[in-house]
Amino acid sequence: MAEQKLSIPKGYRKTKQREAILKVLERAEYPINAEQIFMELKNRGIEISLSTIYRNLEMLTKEGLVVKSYMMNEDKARFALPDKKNYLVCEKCGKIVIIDNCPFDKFKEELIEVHGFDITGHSIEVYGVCPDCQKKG
Amino acid sequence: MAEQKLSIPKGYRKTKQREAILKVLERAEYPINAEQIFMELKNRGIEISLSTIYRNLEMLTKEGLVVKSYMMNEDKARFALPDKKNYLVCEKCGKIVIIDNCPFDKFKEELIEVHGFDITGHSIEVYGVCPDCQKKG
DNA sequence: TTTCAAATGCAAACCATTTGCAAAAAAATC
DNA sequence: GATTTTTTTGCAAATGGTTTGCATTTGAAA
Repeated sequence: MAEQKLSIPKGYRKTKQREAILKVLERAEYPINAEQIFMELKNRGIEISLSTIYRNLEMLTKEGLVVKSYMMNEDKARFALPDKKNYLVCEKCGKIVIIDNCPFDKFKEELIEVHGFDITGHSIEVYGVCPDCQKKG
Repeated sequence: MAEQKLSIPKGYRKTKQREAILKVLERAEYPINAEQIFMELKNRGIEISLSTIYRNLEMLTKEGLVVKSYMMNEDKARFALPDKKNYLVCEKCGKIVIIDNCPFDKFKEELIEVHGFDITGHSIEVYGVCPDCQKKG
């Protein structure tokens, strides 16, 4: 998984908080929530407030740079770069693995044909048990 | 889409509220939220409280009879029978269309092979523009 | 019919997220 | 580079969907 490079969209100012949030999202290996971004930045000694994080996440989502999603049995929103929006979740340990080369396109055509929708995006979440947890039990 | 018949799981009592909730979920054509269930029952003259609805939805979800999901740009959870968990959403008018015969199985094998997960479930959300909205421009 | 655990309703509590507003920081203008 | 203008931030308070405590009601077993 190559680390995708993000930049602040046109029309928005460059602030250290904004840049720090983008960096965390770039480095994240899977969708993370606002609190996690907050803690990550705190650990790096970067001062920021939760409301700033929320406001920026909203902006980035609206601009299409970031995708918001919810996971089973979780009440908080997670955010990730678009290339990390399809993933597998282990029901036992919670491990998250991104689906690269999402095979969605293979049946996209079929969906268009059957329902007539002009498809602009999708999100796939798959649950199961990861190899490690299979061994353990 | 055949209307799937639900019954109260073993070990739980039969109450009029519980049965009413199940009936609403059976008849729903796509995932609905707690408030919608509440209004639907109120319209039918059935007395029930929101907390009872939430408690039952939690139970049904835990028992696997119902699937919880979140939609883009919405802050409320939706619930539906498992056969209605994969759907298309129109970005313009909000129309929701269930994906029958989900083509997921076609690439399930591929996912198992690549990631080694023992897959137990999945959820697919597709965004786009429905035929009606395409005509309108 | 009695008994007892489960289910309900209500109001209060929770908690992730949003919002109002004044202060701080960017970018634009002079 | 100083000044002006507009955006962004932080804080605290508000919001709103969801959860919870508790007294009461109800279902079903005895």
